[in-house]
Amino acid sequence: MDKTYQPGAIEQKHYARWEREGRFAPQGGEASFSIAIPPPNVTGTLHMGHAFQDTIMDTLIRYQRQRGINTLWQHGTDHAGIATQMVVERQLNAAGTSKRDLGREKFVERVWDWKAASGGRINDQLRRMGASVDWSRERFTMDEGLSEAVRDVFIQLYDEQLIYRGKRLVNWDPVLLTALSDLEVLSEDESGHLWHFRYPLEGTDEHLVVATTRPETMLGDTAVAVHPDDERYQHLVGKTVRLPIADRSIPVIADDYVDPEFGSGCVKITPAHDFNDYDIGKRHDLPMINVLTDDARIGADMPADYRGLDRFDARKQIVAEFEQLGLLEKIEPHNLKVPRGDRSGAIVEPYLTDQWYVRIAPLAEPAIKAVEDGSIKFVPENWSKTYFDWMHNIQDWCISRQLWWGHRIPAWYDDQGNIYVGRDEADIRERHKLSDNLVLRQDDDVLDTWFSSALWPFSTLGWPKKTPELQTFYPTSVLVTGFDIIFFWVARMIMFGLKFTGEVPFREVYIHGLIRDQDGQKMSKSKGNVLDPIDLIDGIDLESLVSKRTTGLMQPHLAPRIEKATRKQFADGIPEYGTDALRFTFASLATTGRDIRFDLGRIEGYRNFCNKLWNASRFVLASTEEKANSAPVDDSLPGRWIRSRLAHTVAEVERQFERYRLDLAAQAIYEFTWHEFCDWYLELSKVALFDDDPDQGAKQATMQTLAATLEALLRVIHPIMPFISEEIWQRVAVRAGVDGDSICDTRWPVDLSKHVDAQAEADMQWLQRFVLGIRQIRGEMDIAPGKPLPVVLQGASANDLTSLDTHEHLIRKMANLDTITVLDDDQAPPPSATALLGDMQICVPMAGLINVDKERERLAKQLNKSESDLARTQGKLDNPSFVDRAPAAVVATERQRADEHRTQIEQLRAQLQKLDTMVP
RNA sequence: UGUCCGAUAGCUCAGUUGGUCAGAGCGCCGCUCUUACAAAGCGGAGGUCGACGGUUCGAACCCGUCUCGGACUACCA
Repeated sequence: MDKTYQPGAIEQKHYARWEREGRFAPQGGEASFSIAIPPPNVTGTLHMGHAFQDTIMDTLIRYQRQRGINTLWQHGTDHAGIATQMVVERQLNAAGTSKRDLGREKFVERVWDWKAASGGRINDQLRRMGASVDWSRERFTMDEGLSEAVRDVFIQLYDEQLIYRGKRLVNWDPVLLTALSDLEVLSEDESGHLWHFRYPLEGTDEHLVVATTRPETMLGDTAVAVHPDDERYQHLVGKTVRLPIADRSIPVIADDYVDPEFGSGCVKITPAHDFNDYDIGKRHDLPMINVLTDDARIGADMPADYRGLDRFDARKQIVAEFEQLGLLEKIEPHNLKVPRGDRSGAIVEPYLTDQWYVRIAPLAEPAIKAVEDGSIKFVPENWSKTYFDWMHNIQDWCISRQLWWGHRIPAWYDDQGNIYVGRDEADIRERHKLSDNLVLRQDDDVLDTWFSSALWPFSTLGWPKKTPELQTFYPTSVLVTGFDIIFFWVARMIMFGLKFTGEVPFREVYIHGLIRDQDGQKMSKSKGNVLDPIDLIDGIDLESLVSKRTTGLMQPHLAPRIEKATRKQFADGIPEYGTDALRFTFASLATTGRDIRFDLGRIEGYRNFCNKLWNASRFVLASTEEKANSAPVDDSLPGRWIRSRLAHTVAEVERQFERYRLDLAAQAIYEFTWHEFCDWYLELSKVALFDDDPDQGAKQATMQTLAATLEALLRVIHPIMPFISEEIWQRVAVRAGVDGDSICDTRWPVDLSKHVDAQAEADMQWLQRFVLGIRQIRGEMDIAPGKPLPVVLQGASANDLTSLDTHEHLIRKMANLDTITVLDDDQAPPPSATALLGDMQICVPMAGLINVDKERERLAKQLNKSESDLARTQGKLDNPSFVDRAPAAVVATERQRADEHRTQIEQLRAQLQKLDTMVP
């Protein structure tokens, strides 16, 4: 083995072999465990969020697989309608052509080509992460099988009148020229203006003042509304105003939607361009006048001066015209929420169109109940509130998109506009007994990507066919995802899962936090703070990192600032940390439901942890024999102790995995590996291994314990760090007498409880305290670790003496001692620095080693601590109501604690006194 | 607008039936190249657990109020 850990040298070969050998396919017992991957965009690349999420899922999957559970991690990718279409469109535009030039069929072909060309990238990156997905079952949302599931679902919902087509106001993206669902619209605070317009009252010289943030929509006003109780305007209700420019008469109506306090208390009503106005229009049976074209220009039936103008140019011109007409009252600055398409960034326009909708309330009801009754549990639980909030106020879901890439809506129209829904044209003709010469035209629209995503947990398993996979792995065990798609995806899977399978799609929803940068900022290309997981694995030089972060920016002017920040933070680029270190970092940071600041210090620390494990393994390999020896059971204290600690650790890791506390599992592993196995056991083992006059039996037994402990530890580490554990396991397994081809399916260590050994732990604690006492003196007196120290013991009990007798060789080695002298009670120790172990004093004679003042200071500090500890404890005991009302066990513990402190104080005082008698 | 989350060591964070719970890692300060590991070893310093009340024998933990962050959601034209 190399002297230092080199992740690049070991990782990929193991993955290739695992995949070749089909180790990720389901296998194992009756019980099953399954996770459906949140399908990444087929043409996307792996970002930190994916890497984090994949680490969590892979850890859970590998753990269950090792436990002998029949395990499936269902992989696949999403066609990601808008996102993918946009990428290909951009390519076409760059090549001087366009989607319209190509036509629908050719364009869709181009997208498939792009998918074929780039769709493998995310998969390769998943492999780099060590993700043990079952590649043989990979699916794509536009596969034939999944598409069939989509059609079936659409048809059934339509037949049950849970899908309908209707003309309503939708969120319209005038750049992408498609409808969007509410969820795809992001509203941001932006500063704008409030324009106050005068609308002349017909038949008088008076006018009403209306305030608007969108002057251009006034062309579509069909009423002015006031509050019914607003005394200022009551007399005007029922009158009409003359709408300037448009030159139409519109009524003044009363509606209690109007807030009399805001603006002038009069609201212009534009039902075709505002959601609230739309509702008011419905209530008052107002006409709906569409002002805009689909690309947000003023429409053909608008006043001639405005036709074809962009909406913002029209706005300027309308304001100018009002001013000219003397009808502009005033302009105020005003902050408002501006709705933008989440993909295009364009300001979304409420727009009247024909779209397809899912009638959602009947589906939501059972989905709410499933979470209420615990059929589905959120982890952490409080996310269920977010879920309920949305579900209780859920709106019908607009599912049609005016795109070409996606599942085409399985609806056809005849010349009369009748709608026929079915699998295909033939199916429809048959179902509706249509004559062959009736011309049918399929709906041009495709379905919202999330429609197919909603079926993911069962469509990937073969639904609507009743496949064995569906039988075995549905419902899936847990969904691992981010809070950002609870509405987009989680809720819809629950609704559709219940509707079409009669069962929940998953039993638990583990919601993880967002990966942010070291300052808590969201990672984004435009901020230039994105970290690529692959760069953390392989490392990257500064120049490449800078160029990666500054090319392809939407706002190129940000490049210099990004470059500067990057050069400052990564002066030496990013070193190679390896997948295992990255995964361990993610696991360590995976506290539930909290965003994560990704700190490079952490990954470096865990890379060092890998190195520690690596070197410990080198030691074990160098110290043991190539084949497991048939040693007697290792009944030495270190052997019994490390087995006991391992048993505790395994139990703890299991417990934490079960409750998704990967951070605590990782911590338990780290603590055991570094601070128990390496710091103590390996050092203790050297006594038996390197003794000049070795007890061969003990030596063999120690070798066996070394190999066996490391081997078991590797199995516990494997779910989080699959590569390094496999690499070492391949070498160490045979020394531990364990068979198998790969650690992947070597069983999790089960039931080590028989190794729990309280006596060994107590004895070991005595030994550790002894050694720590010496080390503390050595450390604080700045005595070189290499210098052996003489030690004198006083006040040793019979137990102490027995322990000393048994473990002297261990203590001598761990504390680097020279002589150990036991004094009788009547013998006085020489002037010394002292450590206390129960009633025993461990004295290091001063003779040239110890500085009296320093020792006095050191003891005084300890005394101080003990005194304040005693004061606190005694304070409790002096409180009658504590003694009365606290449980007896608690009181007893406090009493004992007080006694211990008193003894300690007594001894420290005596020790200090002795120092005082000395000449400094 | 409503909901939710967070505030613990210089930094990033654990602390889930309230009874050594005041912790870990990194960073920092000493001493060491001791035969697996300087990506290391050994020792050390460092916090009135955001503020104020309350419940309790006992509160980082439970309740209330407040301050400061953050997220989601709705919205006044």
